[in-house]
Amino acid sequence: MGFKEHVIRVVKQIPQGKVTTYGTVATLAGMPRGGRLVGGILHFCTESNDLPWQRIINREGFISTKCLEHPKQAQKALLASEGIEVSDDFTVDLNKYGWFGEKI
DNA sequence: AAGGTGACTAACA
DNA sequence: ATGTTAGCCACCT
Repeated sequence: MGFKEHVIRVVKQIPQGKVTTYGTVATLAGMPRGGRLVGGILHFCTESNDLPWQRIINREGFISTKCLEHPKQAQKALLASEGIEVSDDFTVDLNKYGWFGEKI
């Protein structure tokens, strides 16, 4: 089992209507500086494992997706469908919607 | 098979 | 205070 499984497990624990950061997921998965891996893993395994990739954003609350296959607008729509307000700049208020895994 | 890249973060200068 | 460097592991070429 690699880091991937840990990340998947953590991501699946994110409550609906909340968002978290790559750093948080990496930390909960046991790698404080594995943020990059989180992004990479989500990029490859998001649909294979049915992960809510839209709930993961960078530490600034900004949607970092630069892949055309995972467009920001799609992520924004998904977040909006969960009741999360996303700014026109694709930014989410972490102080309001941020989740830091206190319930794990 | 080996090397490079990646949706990031934190620590150091 | 800001700018730069280092680090993480899995997937792709």
